[in-house]
Amino acid sequence: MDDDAEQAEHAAIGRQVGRFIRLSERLFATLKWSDAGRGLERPAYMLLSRIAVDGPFRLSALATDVALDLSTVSRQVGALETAGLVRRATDPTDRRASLVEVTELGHEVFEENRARWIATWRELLAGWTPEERQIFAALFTQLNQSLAERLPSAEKGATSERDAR
Amino acid sequence: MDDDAEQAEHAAIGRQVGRFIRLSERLFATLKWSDAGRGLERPAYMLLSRIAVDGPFRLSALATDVALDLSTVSRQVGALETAGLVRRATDPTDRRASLVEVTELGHEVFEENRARWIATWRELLAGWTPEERQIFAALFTQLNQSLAERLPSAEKGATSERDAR
DNA sequence: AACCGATGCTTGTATCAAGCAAGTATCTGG
DNA sequence: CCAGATACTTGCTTGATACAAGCATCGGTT
Repeated sequence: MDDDAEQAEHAAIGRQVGRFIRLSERLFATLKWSDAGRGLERPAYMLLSRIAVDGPFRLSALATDVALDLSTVSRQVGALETAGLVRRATDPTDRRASLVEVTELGHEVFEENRARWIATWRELLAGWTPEERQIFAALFTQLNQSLAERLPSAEKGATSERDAR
Repeated sequence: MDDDAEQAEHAAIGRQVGRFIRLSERLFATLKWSDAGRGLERPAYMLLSRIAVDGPFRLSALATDVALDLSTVSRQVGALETAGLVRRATDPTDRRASLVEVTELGHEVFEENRARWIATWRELLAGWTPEERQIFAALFTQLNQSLAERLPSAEKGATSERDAR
């Protein structure tokens, strides 16, 4: 019997998720992350923020982290580099690899955009109670984790290929 | 003081959102909605489900509803029509407009994919308590509402243009 | 009834993200 | 030192989307 209610909940969540993805895309697009001409598009900003927050990254590590194809990351990082927001240094321990790190400018731009992003959320969640925000964040985090685990090839070193098509 | 905690919450939510979008895209891509060859891509499925659930739609109404450009909807619906999943009938009250409705086949395919989608969520939320699911769904719904309201041009008839760039 | 601006949709065009596949350089274990 | 693996790059294709221009139709005005 519970199954019915459960089904309904899953359906509801699934529905909201679909809607949410679309709306967020729109949101991202409208913000455009552009400010003083140093605009960033969504994927670029996401990569930049990963790099800015969690130190130098290898491209492959980045790709795994954000669940993007390495080629895509390569190009995006290339764009960031061209824009002067990140710098690539050859990994001393492995000359095939590069370590990507943010530049001074990159940090600046990141902070700018981060501030705008946070402000947007402040606006969106204006009516929420702190508890709601906390719970939501926690559940969301949990969900992302499940999601990441479920994604084929999301985890690299660990239990690598298994049901990977 | 609270501002700091609040800031952190918004930041956390913002971060999770970014990650979530990416992961969901991946998830959608891997599911591919394909089954017996009647595969649907994400946008197509989303439109189909809107049409299937909330009866016949005008293209423009659909576009507003899902926050997509009319041209995009036009093409997507065209694809759905070609696939035999929806049917377009000229609106008797206005011959410029079409009403899009699902066909028999469309309903079938929708149900199939819906089942798979729900199953996926059942999997993802396996460890959640019913309360968590409910709360999450509720908050998510609320968030989507704010999001929709905030989006420029999301609401048509109402308070149309205002701060629209 | 003819006209004109608004509305609903379609189609052309451009952009961009993303994946896959093939290629190059480097590394590592035998 | 070679062979296979690994890190990344580049070429190519696909798909989603927006914007702009165009066409048909509608509704109100004269």
